[in-house]
Amino acid sequence: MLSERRLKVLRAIVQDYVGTEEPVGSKALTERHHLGVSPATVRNDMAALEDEGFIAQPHTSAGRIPTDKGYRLFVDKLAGVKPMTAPERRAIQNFLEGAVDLDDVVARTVRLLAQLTRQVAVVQYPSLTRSTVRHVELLSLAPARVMLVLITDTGRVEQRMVDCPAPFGEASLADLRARLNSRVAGRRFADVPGLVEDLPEAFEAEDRGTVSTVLSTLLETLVEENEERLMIGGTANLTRFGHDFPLTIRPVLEALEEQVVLLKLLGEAKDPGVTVRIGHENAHEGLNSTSVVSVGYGSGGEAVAKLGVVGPTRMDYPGTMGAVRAVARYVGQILAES
Amino acid sequence: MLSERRLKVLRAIVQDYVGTEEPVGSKALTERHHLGVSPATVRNDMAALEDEGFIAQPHTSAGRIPTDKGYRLFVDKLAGVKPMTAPERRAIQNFLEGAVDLDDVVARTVRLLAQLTRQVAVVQYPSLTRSTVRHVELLSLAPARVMLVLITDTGRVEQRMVDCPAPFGEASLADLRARLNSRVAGRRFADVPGLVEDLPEAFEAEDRGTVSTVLSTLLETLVEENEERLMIGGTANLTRFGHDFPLTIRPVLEALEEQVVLLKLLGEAKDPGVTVRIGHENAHEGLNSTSVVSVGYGSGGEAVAKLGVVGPTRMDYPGTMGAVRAVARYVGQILAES
DNA sequence: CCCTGGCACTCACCGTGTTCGAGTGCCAGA
DNA sequence: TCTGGCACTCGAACACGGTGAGTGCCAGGG
Repeated sequence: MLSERRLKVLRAIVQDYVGTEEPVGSKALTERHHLGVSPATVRNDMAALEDEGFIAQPHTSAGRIPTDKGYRLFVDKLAGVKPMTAPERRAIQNFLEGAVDLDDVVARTVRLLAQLTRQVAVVQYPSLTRSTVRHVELLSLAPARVMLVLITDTGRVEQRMVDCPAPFGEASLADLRARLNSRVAGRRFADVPGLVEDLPEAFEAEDRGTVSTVLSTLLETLVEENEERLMIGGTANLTRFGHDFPLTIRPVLEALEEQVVLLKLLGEAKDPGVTVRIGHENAHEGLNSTSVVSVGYGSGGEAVAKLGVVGPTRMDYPGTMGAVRAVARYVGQILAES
Repeated sequence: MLSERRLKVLRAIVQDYVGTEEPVGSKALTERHHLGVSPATVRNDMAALEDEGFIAQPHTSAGRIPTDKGYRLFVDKLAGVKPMTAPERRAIQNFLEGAVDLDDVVARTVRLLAQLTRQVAVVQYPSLTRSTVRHVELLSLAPARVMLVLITDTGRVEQRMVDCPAPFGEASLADLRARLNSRVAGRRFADVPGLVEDLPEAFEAEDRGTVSTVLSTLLETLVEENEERLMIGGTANLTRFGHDFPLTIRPVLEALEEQVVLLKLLGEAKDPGVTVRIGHENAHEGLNSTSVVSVGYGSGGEAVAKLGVVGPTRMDYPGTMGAVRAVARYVGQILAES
């Protein structure tokens, strides 16, 4: 196990490197942090830390920089989550409060996160599968064509066209609408399938086909995972990434355009608290030199979606984690109110 | 006026520079294009072109590169629009045909444009103000709370919460819904205000306040310009931009995040055909070294929105213009079908 | 046993100097 | 009006040496 002082040295290295973006040497360390020991001692500690794989030198006779493993230890053991200051909290609240609809909430959240952390922000729309149905609306657009509109408790609206196997009268449609809503309104998505399976039996034979079609479209909409949307922002912050640009930034931009990748990235975080994935811990290759800080948010006690930021492994973890956590909380509040 | 040959020289310079990304000299020109004259002659022509401001040298004793003015002349007089090949057309059609809803159409269009042109693609959602109302739905969520859902002929759905001044019964709501739809369904947004202004008079005094509130919310939704959304993609292509990265790319990324800027950018293109704005012709400062190629698209003969690409001024104009035009056509078809 | 100061070594970085060559402008002649 | 020739310019590429931050190792002291 590493001694107390060595951990201190590691912490100092991480902090300095995050600040200056340059490999940090033994002398500078002893000067900037009052460690109370000489550079030579620190050198020995650094050698030990390097043996353990927590730090590395970009080339011989240069300072050390933290490895992914070093950052991991740092966030796990050496650093807490830096809470937001009171003015920051107020700013967050003010910024989010003006939102008028769900799109706006998400858009504002993205902007806010990007500004606070000065990194790339990713916000997932409240997921369908965990929310509840507020209302289902059916509109007759043509004799054999129905538009299905699903409204969720998070304010999200999904619509689908349904081509019916047979013409469907207004009366039957109204009937179906009423029965459907009385059964599913306020219920959780997961419960809906069981609640509607016997619905076709209540209708005339000629309408049953259509009813089944509508229902299966509804269930499809509920389940459809690939409809999980998300919004990203703050990509301009990528320019603060590093020196060797095209090579570093390109794969990141590419990864950010793949919604699938991002959803998986956010989805992997199972923790109830803030989750941090550092460098190679990210499955996607293009994100090997980035860290992802994510957390779930939701209107009630339960998380309905995730949000987070993507930035260089060399990032201010405590600050970023604090910002992400705070934003998630306030977004949850806003969603609960609306 | 410039002689025939000088125009040829300009064209050759543009083509070479676009291809190689390097200043082009007189010798290389005569070799790669069979101009039939010697380098010295070309040099004289180049000097003349430079005097006129069509080309410039990055530094003395280097080759020439086209100026914005040079590109302008090139697209206006020297180059046509390169039509897509048959396989390309088929690919476009295939790619767009699988779309299931409006979001999907737009998302696919963005991807397609970005891939075809290898640049940043921007697609505006079909604009509300030019489309027609398909249906207005009113849902009672609480005694004094109504959700207004507006469905357009382009498949777009907008929803708004309305807090009523007084409780509003189901019967009145159904009445309002019926009257509203019989008046506005199928009508153009611009006509709606005139069609509904006397509606409150048909209701009991106690409901008039609520009806007015609902109507004004509807009108707000129709007019609301800032709700014009758009989707962008292909930002990874920015990495192919140039050498001096952070400085070039940063303002572009920032501009791309400002929806307002982009909407204005697309909106400026009034031409019925493909519009090209080159370098400093773009109002926004961050886009001074980019060109925007845009065009309107729509389901009928009329354009309901714009789409386009943003790339370096050094781009393949004929090819890009061809791709943009072709994609716009096919998207129009898809919208008309759905 | 751990810390310290000293010392030799390594190597990226920086400024300088030099060469190389693509490209130019100009001019006289066809 | 075009062409070949010629001197000139100036950035890119390379080599070179000095500088300094940083290292590893070692012997001595608390």
